Amino acid sequence: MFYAVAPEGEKGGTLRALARDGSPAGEVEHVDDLVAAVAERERGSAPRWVWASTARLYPRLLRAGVTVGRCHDLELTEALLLAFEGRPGESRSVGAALARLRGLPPPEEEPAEVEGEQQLLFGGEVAPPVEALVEVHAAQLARMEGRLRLLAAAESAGGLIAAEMSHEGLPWRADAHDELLTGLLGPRPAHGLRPRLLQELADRISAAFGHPVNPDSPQQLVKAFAGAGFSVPSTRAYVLKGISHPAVPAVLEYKELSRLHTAHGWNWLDAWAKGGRFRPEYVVGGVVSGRWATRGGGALQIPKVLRRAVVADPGHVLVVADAAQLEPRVLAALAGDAAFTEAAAQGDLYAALAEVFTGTPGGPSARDKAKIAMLSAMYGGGTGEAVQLLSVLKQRFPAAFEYVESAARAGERGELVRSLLGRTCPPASAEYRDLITTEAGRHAAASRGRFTRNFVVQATAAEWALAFMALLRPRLPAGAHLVFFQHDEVIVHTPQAEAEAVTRALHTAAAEAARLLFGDTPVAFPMEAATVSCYADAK
DNA sequence: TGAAGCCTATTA
DNA sequence: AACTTAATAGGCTTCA
Repeated sequence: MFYAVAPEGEKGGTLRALARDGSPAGEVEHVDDLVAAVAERERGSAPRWVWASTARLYPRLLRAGVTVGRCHDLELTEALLLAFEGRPGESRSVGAALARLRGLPPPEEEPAEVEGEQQLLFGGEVAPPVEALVEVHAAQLARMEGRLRLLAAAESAGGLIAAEMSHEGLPWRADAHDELLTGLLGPRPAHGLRPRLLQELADRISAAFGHPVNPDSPQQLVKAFAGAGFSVPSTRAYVLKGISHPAVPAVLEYKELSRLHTAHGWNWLDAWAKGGRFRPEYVVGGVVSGRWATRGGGALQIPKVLRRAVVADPGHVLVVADAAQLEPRVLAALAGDAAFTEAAAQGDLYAALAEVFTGTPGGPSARDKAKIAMLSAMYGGGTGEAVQLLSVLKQRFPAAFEYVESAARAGERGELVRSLLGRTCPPASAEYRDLITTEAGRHAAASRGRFTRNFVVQATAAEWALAFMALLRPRLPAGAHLVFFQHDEVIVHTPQAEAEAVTRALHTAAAEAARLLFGDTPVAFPMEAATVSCYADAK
């Protein structure tokens, strides 16, 4: 059922079979080649592997060509449990968890990753022994009831998927990227210089002001506009669009191109798109809501214009799929609001909601208003027109409205809120309760209310996405791989002949994820899937 | 000179 | 009309 596995030394390690309740079901086995031992048992009984950290152990297995089906990631699970218990600041490491079990003081800070991955992976001193894994694992099982167990399983599956996606990489054509940059910015400049077209824009900006202005400095820009009689509170694009000074068009264009150059220019290309693949490092559960973060490469902020560089290998295609209007659908399923659930059973949720709103001629349509109202309800907005739209929402969909309202009020009172499966928001700070009696405190309370209001929806949506990917993974045909994930969107790189099978798997997994989380809810979770050679050609 | 924080842009 | 949720990241500015 379970196999605990701890690396030891350069290549070796220890294993121990565990029963369903986590108790030892065999002796400790020492092996000289841990990767080979894992591969052999995976081919045999395909156990659920219990290890300290997928992120540290699994890449080594993947490099050796070994994949596993299921695991229990002790660190990811410990983080979930600590958050659930209202103490997210404590260390998630196996050593710290063991110390807490035994009532001992926390161990010394773990050594930094000085020797790189290798040291952390199989360095016997760093990795906790298998006995520690077994003890912490059994205790974690005892701390979790049904929903948390499902969450831990989903999070652990996420860890496997994240490592596999980094290993596989997103197909990235450096030549297409370079061509795009050269077309927009001019040829690649020498180190430290502006590309030609950026420099020309900078010169035009200085000329328009009649004196040198560095467009990279908001301070200088604000001063320059003030000197020309335009007092602006900031240099944000939407602010500048509202004033009529001859420098504005060049400033806006400069901002756009400069962003591309500094964030995703040639330096990025050199650093991140080696060997025709972009390999971001995904951080599972890196966001408190359970969304993933990435380290380096800004993988979740890739500008849409660069999708042109994401091209399938010869004989392959990309199946690009996103869950349409995921968050409002999640709210519908969570709240069980009868009228709202009925709308969420439709393919276009906002269009279905539009029936209760009235469009403004020349202004937002009824569908636009439905969307604004929904987003305001989930984000805690409510300025201007949204106030009226929210009251319509409250009147027609009282249960859905009450669901997010009560999460907001709980947050304002300083309480914890949880997702469907039990992912838990961080507690309010120690000073929070005293603070909320003051004027600044009311601001803090409103802010925390907006956070918890959004948390319950965003965190449950992240759970749906995690379940979706975990269910999709074993259904993918041979040769097809998940290569990108961005909150509610996935890309599968697959041999062309398997594209239809991949698309079927996507739809099946979406339906299964909905059933796993919400039972037989009538809410639909449609996937919009496109089969393309280039990411830019999807929708 | 380096750290910390501000400003701004990008994504869902 | 204007900025409400969650993030990452680079350049600039301020400060020790």
